[in-house]
Amino acid sequence: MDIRKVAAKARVSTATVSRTINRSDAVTPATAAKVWSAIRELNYHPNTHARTLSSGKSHILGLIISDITNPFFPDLVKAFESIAIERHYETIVTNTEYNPERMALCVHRLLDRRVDGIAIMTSEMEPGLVDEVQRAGVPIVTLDTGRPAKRFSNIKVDYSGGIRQAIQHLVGLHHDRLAFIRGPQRLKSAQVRYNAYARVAKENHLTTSGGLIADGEHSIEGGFTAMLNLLPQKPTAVLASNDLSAIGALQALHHKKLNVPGDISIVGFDDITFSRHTQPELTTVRIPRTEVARLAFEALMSTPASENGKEWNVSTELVIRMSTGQCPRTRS
Amino acid sequence: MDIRKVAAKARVSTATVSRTINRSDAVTPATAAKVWSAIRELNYHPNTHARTLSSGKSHILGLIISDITNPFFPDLVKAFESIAIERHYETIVTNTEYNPERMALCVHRLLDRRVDGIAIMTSEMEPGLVDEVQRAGVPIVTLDTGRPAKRFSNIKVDYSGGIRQAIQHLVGLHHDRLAFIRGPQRLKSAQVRYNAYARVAKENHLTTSGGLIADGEHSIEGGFTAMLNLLPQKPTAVLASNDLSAIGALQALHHKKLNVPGDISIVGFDDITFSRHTQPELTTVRIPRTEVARLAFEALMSTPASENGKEWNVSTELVIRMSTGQCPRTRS
DNA sequence: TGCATGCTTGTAAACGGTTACAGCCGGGCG
DNA sequence: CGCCCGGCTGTAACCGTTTACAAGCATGCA
Repeated sequence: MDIRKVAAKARVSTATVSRTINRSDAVTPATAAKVWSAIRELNYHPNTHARTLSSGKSHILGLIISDITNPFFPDLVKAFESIAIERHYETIVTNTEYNPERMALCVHRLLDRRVDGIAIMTSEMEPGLVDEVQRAGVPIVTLDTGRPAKRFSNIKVDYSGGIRQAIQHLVGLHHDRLAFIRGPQRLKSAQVRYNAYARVAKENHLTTSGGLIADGEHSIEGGFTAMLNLLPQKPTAVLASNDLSAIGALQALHHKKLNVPGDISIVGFDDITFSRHTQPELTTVRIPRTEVARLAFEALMSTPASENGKEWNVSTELVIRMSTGQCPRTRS
Repeated sequence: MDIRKVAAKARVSTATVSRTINRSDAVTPATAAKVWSAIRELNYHPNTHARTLSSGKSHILGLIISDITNPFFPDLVKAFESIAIERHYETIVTNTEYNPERMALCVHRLLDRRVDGIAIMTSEMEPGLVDEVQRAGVPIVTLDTGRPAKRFSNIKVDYSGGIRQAIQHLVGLHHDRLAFIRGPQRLKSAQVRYNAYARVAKENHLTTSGGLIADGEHSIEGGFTAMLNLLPQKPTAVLASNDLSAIGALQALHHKKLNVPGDISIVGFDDITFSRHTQPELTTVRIPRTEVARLAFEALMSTPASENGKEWNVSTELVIRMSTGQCPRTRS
């Protein structure tokens, strides 16, 4: 079942069938009608590979994330896919596993498939890679990585703003010993969050020294032990670099029979789905992942041929739930 | 950069280049070496679409799930993808959102992309669809749906066995009022689990009547209210159709200041990652998702051309953690 | 009436591979 | 020495579209 059969049945040329399918306005409504009915009768579906071959557009987008198993990503992936489908694009999702080599592999696989654009939603990046994609003429959009350039856009999440919102919230509750559970410092986004904490804490005249900083590896287990390490320093509130480590911290406190927020307040970052279901529900800084996905798609679409990409900003939002409250000391 | 350039550079014909790339043993090692070095020097990457067009194999697999946001799926998807990559297949993941119409859409999209196989890991299915895939000559593998047929395999999870393991565990702890939180009965897998509960409970001479069954919608919220509804019937233990609703039940009990497993025992189903992190850690029946993914891939690979598919069985495993304990009545 | 003009449609050459078939060449055997 | 055979390589058709270019046709205007 190919375009020739349709052409024969509709008594037109293959060119006309092609034009009809592609909704070229050069086709007379009457002719188009004939063609469509032939298409329907034969249940014809154009071969996308042939299309790609001759048109040069694959209508496939690549989406690179670090790990679909990380609760940060499913929402993002889902949003991206559904926007893509709506606009008749297929998407191939690949996981880097936080590994730069695998990242390179992902990019090459996508390039091999002649994708029309690549969204890289994770930061581990080998230097030459972006160049390679650019040379291939494929638009690219990243999350928090680098400055816009030829066919290269970047989405910039306002982590600092988020951290500031969180700290101000806590300061408003009279907390004065703010600890921070860091993420892996090889990740750009974790670095930025940590730096923002250090800066904003200083702005508010809060100490950040004396063991108020622990490494949580962005995981539940990591958050758990980080919290345990923090405890001797008597923080009145703890900021975590992501929700997973905040959840670990919550568990550590529960384990130690400490009350949240009675004894200590906890703030997460990301607002993964599950943070609405922790005990107590987690106060956290939301990254609007649906928005990020939308912008990523938009960036790819609006960066044709040889145009320069731009920077797209997205801001965070503090979601106040039950894990934060008045500083116990000032309450008495 | 196409195969002709490579052929020219290596001073051979395009046929020889093609054969070399495809590792045909008709090529002399000396010739192959020349070709490979030309390929490397030119940084040549074959155009997969052209390949697909002329060979008929796209080396793309379709993976249909209901919702990547459901914690059951990320592991499965990840496992499937990494096996696929290893064998040089790309995979396109699509979400049905539990909606048969969208399922049809997913299948058609995949068929349009000329995938080499479709794994359907969710059960909502319109009758004609499988036929359509079969007519297209594409192998298909499903999870718990239908009997093997032409190019059609099925993976059968032993839900009954899982439920039996759970019930026997609870009976061993002297529980005698076992409640069940059902999933949506339009989902095959939820039906099967419920039926297994009813059957095995009967086998063990346990009542299932008198409000011991509630609907949990397979969600945390649903589990929460289901548990609340169950409470007046004084169950000593509750089986949930999936972990999400078990987690909801846990929260409801916490909310009511009841102790798990002191006052009541809870068992989940699936063993999603998070069930290791609940308060208390959830006893649950594990579905080995990595294994399912592996079998799905294998099934697709081993069902060429016009062969009949087969049935692949996978068994569950009871993971005993902290949410189950002696029945309180018998303990006193 | 004749011709330029503007639409619509058709012809055929790409797009970049795979593969059936044919051709070439050297070695072994009668 | 001639022939057959088998192994390696090349030629060219084909996979199913898109699209530049050409052609046909009606219309309007001089």
